[in-house]
Amino acid sequence: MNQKKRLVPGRPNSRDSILDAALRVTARDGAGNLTLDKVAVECGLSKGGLLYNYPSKEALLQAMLERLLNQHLQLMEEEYETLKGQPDATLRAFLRAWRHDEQISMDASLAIIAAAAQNPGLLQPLKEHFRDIYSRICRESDNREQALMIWAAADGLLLHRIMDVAPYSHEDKAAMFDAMLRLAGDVPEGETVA
Amino acid sequence: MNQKKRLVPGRPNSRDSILDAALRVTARDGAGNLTLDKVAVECGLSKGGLLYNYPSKEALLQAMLERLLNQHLQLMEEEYETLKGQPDATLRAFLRAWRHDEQISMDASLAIIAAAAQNPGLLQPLKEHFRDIYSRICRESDNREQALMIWAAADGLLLHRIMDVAPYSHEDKAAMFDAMLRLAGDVPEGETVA
DNA sequence: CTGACTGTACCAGCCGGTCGGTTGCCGGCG
DNA sequence: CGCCGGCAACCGACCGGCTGGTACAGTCAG
Repeated sequence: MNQKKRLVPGRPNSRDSILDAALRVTARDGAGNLTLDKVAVECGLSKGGLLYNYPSKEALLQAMLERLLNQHLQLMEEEYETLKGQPDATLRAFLRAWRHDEQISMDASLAIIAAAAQNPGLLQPLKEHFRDIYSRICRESDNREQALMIWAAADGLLLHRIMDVAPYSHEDKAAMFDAMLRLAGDVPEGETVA
Repeated sequence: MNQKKRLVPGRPNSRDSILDAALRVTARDGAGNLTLDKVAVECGLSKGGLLYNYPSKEALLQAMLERLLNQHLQLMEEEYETLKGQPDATLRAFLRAWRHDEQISMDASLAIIAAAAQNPGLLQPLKEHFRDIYSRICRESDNREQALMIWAAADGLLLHRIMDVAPYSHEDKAAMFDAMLRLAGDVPEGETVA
């Protein structure tokens, strides 16, 4: 009846598009209204098909979280490579990663909220991720409180965005990121501090 | 059969205890698992009694949000009175208010998450609150980006706490708040900057 | 033929909300 | 004083729709 995907021999392709669909539903209807039926419809799949790929809602949420965490982690590590050895390398990598992939950061937050709403226990991996970043930031900085504050500020901007309560413009937000990077000792190429 | 309240002539008392119960359920089970039945049990009321006080789940969520918003606003304005006219008065009042009522900040975040999960539209009043604070902070500061960053950092700490992913100790958190206050030009009585 | 995958009918439990009581307090009235 | 009617607060059985999950009969590439 409706068009199908059938692009692949193996199984690798549906799973990602399911996660994308889940993200879209979450963004549209709110984390508390994420249902398997909606996800199935959203990605043009039957519910059975969905549950074949992810045997339960919890598995789906876990996969959402895991994928986004990995994406962000990879982005961050790429930045980190160029900064290794410099002061506040992790913090600066973290900021840069978020600054230039707004989409991932948005998706990640949605996934996090959806997971937390369903079952707070799902946030365990996230917790470990945070602990890891935290200890790296502390270790690399000789101004611990300030570094941690900058880190928190990035998450605050994220919170505003998830809740859709941010009262500032994109330019303001970019300016804040710049201020944060500068405070962290980062001069984002070709810029001079006045 | 079971004990009753019957403390009051009018009607004013149940409503608050219902909101408290709703907050406890949210904290225990996650925002997505907040149900009217659970709230009713939690506050020792029947479902009918609950719905007598708040005619729908949405009304309840709205009331949660409203009460917490008002509490925080009042705390903030009290601090603001002592700072009026000084630079960054709003920002500093905001930080002080949150720093010394952790309970309200925690409850507020839970209420916000619960409301957002159910129906993102409920966040409208919150949005206006944010817009208000934002414009005040901008107006009062001669270092706009920094002031906004500090503000965002406070919300970031809050996010960590809601999600229960904060990897730092209470002392670290207090130290961060102090660093933020200091950056905002606030010297919290009897302290000297080194 | 096979096995990875899909579509659909169905189910049991839960959830928000309704509704017809019941309880206990109060003021009035003879 | 005792009885009555009214009323706010509350109770809990019930309902219909939705949700997560299952069963199973296909479908199609290799």
